[in-house]
Amino acid sequence: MKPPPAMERPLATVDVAIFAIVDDALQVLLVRRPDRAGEPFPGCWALPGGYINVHKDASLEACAMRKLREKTGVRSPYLEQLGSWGGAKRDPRGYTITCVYFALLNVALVTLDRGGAAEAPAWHPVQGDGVRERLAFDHATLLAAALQRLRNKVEYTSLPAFLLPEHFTLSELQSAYETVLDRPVDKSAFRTRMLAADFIEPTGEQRASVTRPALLYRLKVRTPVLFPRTFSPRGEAG
Amino acid sequence: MKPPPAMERPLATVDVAIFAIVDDALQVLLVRRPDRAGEPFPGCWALPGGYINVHKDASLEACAMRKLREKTGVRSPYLEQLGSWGGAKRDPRGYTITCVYFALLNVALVTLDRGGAAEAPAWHPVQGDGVRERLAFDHATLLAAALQRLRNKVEYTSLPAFLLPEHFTLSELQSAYETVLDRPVDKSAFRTRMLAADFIEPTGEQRASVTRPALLYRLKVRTPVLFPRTFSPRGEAG
DNA sequence: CTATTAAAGTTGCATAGTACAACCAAACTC
DNA sequence: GAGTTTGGTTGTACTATGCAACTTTAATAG
Repeated sequence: MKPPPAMERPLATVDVAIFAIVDDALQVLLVRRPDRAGEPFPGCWALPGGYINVHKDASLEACAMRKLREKTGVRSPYLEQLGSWGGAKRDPRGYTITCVYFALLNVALVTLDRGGAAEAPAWHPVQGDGVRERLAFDHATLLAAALQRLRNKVEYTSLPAFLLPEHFTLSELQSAYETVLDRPVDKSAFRTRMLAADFIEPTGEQRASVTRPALLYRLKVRTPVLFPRTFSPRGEAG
Repeated sequence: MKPPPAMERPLATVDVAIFAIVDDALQVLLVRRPDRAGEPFPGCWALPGGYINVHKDASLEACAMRKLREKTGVRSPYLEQLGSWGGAKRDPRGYTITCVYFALLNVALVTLDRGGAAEAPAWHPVQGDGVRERLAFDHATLLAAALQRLRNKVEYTSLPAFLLPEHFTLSELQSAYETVLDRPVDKSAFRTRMLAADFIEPTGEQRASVTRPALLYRLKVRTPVLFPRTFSPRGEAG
């Protein structure tokens, strides 16, 4: 089978759903579509992304990392491929394929790209399956898929640890779980599980506080850990 | 940002890792690369796949379904997107992106495409993370990823049910789990879990046998079910 | 017609990891 | 030093499991 002629090749892009906890809420980084004539969805909010550059991007992940770095300055986030979407009607400019990644990072490491003020990225609080604003293209679908994957994985992995600074307390870690899951988690079972999983270690330091100081921990491994069970309150599925 | 010129667009393909249980073993369907001059990896085994046709393929999943149907004749397999791989060095013909799906189906439904005898698809037993034969392109990597995802999900989902015929016994279902996981599973806990999950129902019939006949079941839902725990023998992680 | 066999299906018990709730401990404020 | 707030622990009940032994049901052999 011969490769299709150049004009019949789909356009290929990469989009990234970048999540962080900002002001105690799960937020996603969005950029504004350019307002120029000829651009689809002018002025609309969208996930950061763009065309794959066959010269610069050695791989899809490298492309996603590049776009993330351009918008946030962060170099070592948690980055996972979410999936790909393709079709003739996603973009008025023609048949496109987008490969979507989702990233988790600590907001303190971010320096938002203030290059083009009009298109500048901004954090948007997650509300249910998306954000308040209407998104360009099918990005609402992509974001919903990212949120579903995130929440699902948080039930049985250590992913929320990647939303925290390098050193954190167990209470802060629990709070990150609760923020993403949008429900309380039992303190005792939580601590038992986290310590038994052996993916964090005490730094020896304590976090100063107006009340009792808490032990600080750091990640022992940079890859997420899988737990053999989900958290599931008595009333729920299972 | 303008779309890159046509010549700078990556080639986009879809590949499918099709699994079935054949002769009590997990097997994957492979095709031979054409033996013509100018074709990369001539005569080599590869995952079924090919270029996305921007006129015929309304979506990536439709494209994967089309390729699966062409090779097996099966119309309603379990089909899940695995992920995408891209880069300049995957294919000597240039920068390519492939979107990989994996499928589970009952081998009895398959009529292998015997069109071009030389390129005819054939089942290959899975050995460890791949197959005995050397595969074209980076398909060994893709297959290994598919196997890892499959085995991982089998620990906590009802996926193996999609490898069975429409009616099956609990022992056959357990056997499917054991074939994919390549380890025995406890009968008592297995049955408790399957029945508690409420995704199968008795047909009322029995499977004739030389020993005690077994009750037959069928799927109540076509979508896979998630269990809140993994199966994990006493010695293992967790 | 009974004994044998083999797979189907059940029962019993110990254990691990919660869910839930109550409790103790450490620092600060006043 | 009493009160407050958050960190951290302890105790009990419960549930799904891992493991093993057991009973049931049919076909078959003698």
